[in-house]
Amino acid sequence: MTKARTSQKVTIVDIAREAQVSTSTVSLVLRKSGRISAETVARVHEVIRKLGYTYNRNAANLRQQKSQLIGLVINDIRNPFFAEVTSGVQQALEGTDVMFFLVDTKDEIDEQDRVCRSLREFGIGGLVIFPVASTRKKFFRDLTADGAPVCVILRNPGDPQTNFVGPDNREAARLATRHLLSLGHRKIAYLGGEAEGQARRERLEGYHLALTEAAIPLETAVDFAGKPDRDTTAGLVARMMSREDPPTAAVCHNDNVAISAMHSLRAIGKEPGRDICIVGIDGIPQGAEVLPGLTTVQMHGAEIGRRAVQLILARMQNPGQPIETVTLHPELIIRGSCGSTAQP
Amino acid sequence: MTKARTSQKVTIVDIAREAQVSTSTVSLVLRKSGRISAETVARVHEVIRKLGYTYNRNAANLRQQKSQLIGLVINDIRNPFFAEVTSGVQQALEGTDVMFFLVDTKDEIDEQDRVCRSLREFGIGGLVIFPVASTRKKFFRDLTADGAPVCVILRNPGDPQTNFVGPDNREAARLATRHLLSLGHRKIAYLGGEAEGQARRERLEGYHLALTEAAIPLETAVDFAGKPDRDTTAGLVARMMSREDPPTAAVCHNDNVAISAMHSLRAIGKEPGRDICIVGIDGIPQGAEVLPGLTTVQMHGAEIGRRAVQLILARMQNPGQPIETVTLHPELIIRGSCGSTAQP
DNA sequence: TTGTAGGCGTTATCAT
DNA sequence: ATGATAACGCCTACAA
Repeated sequence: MTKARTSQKVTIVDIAREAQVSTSTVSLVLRKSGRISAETVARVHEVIRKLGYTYNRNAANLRQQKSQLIGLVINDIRNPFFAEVTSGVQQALEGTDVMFFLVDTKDEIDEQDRVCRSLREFGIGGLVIFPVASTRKKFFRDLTADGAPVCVILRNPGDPQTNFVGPDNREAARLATRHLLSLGHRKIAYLGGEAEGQARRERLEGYHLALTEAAIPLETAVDFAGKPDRDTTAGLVARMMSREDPPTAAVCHNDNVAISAMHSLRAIGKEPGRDICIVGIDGIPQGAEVLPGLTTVQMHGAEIGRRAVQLILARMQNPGQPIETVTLHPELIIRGSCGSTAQP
Repeated sequence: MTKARTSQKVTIVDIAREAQVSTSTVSLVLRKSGRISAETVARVHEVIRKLGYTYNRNAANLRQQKSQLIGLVINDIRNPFFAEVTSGVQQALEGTDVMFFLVDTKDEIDEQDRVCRSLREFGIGGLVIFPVASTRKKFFRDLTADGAPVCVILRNPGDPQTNFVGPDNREAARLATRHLLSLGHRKIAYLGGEAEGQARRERLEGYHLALTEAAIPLETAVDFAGKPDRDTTAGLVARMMSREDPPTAAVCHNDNVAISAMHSLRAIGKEPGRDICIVGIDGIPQGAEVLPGLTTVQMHGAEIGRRAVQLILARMQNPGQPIETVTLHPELIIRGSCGSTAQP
């Protein structure tokens, strides 16, 4: 041993020396090129094991000008719906050696700028993003600019240049409303959602559509907007129930709102599923845990994450793919909050 | 412009040329060394903006032999308690330029091996890990081997060589049990938790301790083990309530079990908070959303994530720090599931 | 205060 | 089927 190696990390150079081959050979073996003789491959692997070598992706990424990394930009991981999406991302990445960064925008546009810049510095090879509401189209173009595939989820920028995966919001609310109509309800409210939100606009549309289809005049429709937190929702519920002719059922903007609403209703002596019927939208697991179980529309959060990643991975291998818009169709899940016979 | 630059990425070399300085100057500016004249700094920044430069952390990491990356290894992000932990990690990382990888072990030791190896290839500078139950001590030593600080959370390996942040499980169950005792209960069960789990052992200990302190013979104590899913819990509840002298209250292994238990109790005609009292452990937000509200013991999930990261960051700057064990003290949160006057 | 030059570990190109 | 060698973009002595 002529060189005094001071307990450094072992690199392919070390492997090459010990295995009596060149670094290129080692590299070829590592990347399973297939054009190295079986016995050399075996010997190299032997040495790798003996020396405890760890592949250095930083070096590889630098050299190859690309990386096995993607970014997942969301709002808040504590929101169970995003936990579902994140879980779907995980699943789609399983078996690949691609890892992902999870970053949180807190729905602030400056944060979104910051984290996206940060992700670019790390040289991500792909990005899945739930954009802040006020995001401008230019932003998506800039993201796409450096070549890495981008997939927007849930909030459709409506830009033919960007990939998108999301649920059909209109259809979801329509399904929910129809379900209530089929149960005989005629005074149905729409509860919750940020006043200016795109999702709310789309869902409201579906709600109106269902009413119209049932020949119910839109004059009788009524909706209440508000942040999806518990206190705000309690206020909306109070307003809703103190109308002179209160609704007998409500489509809630999402499951969290629905759960809070059920809570608030009980607090004022109305039993959800009996005195008033509630339908949520999202399909988070917690909907199955409350009592009565929440009838809701499954938006397939995990599937959205999976599809987005599949789309990204496909483009990482073949950048030539055409732009896609994937719309996932929602599904009604009947539990007890509409007083149906379904249990619980 | 003598060199034809073929729409390549812009590097510090480009910046240096354009700003009429050397690359080291640019580097110094980027790293805010402070020893570059204000006007040079301004000029460099100007050019950076003009050329649209993006810092390449891969290159920097490779050169510096370290990275601004940490790994967060957990079980399942859909578990709201881990969502809390993850959120705490996010928060602690805010303002630094450190990013994190989120990986999922599914509580399988092979997966844990795989993901940790993968993280090493990416050259993470720190690791926060919720280890799979069957993890051996050697595993932690190996993790620490390549120099990056490691912080184990929630499951204490009891190894003086590894940093640990976690709650006091024994104290948590003791608090829960004491609360029920103070309400006059004498027949209290312990419900749920994987039979061989460490957390269960510790919590059971606290439960027993509280009973003993109240001079209640341990012969009357009774516990039911089982996976924390809804069906299993329903079975446990059924067994519990069909005893000849059923308990009047139960300490649940965690909040999910508690929520499922409340569900199951109602299904057999027992009203939680009236016919039987329930206390959970964890303090996930969902406990506040059920009805009656879940009395529980707050384990400070987010704080655990924050502390773990703080510990990691401190060591990334100063590797010499001594090993720490941080124990977070649990806190009783009284809601309605024990029928107390607290609302709801 | 700023410049020069070598190297971090890997891969790609071109030989052999 | 292998080997030699020059990058990839940045940082850090060391020099000036």
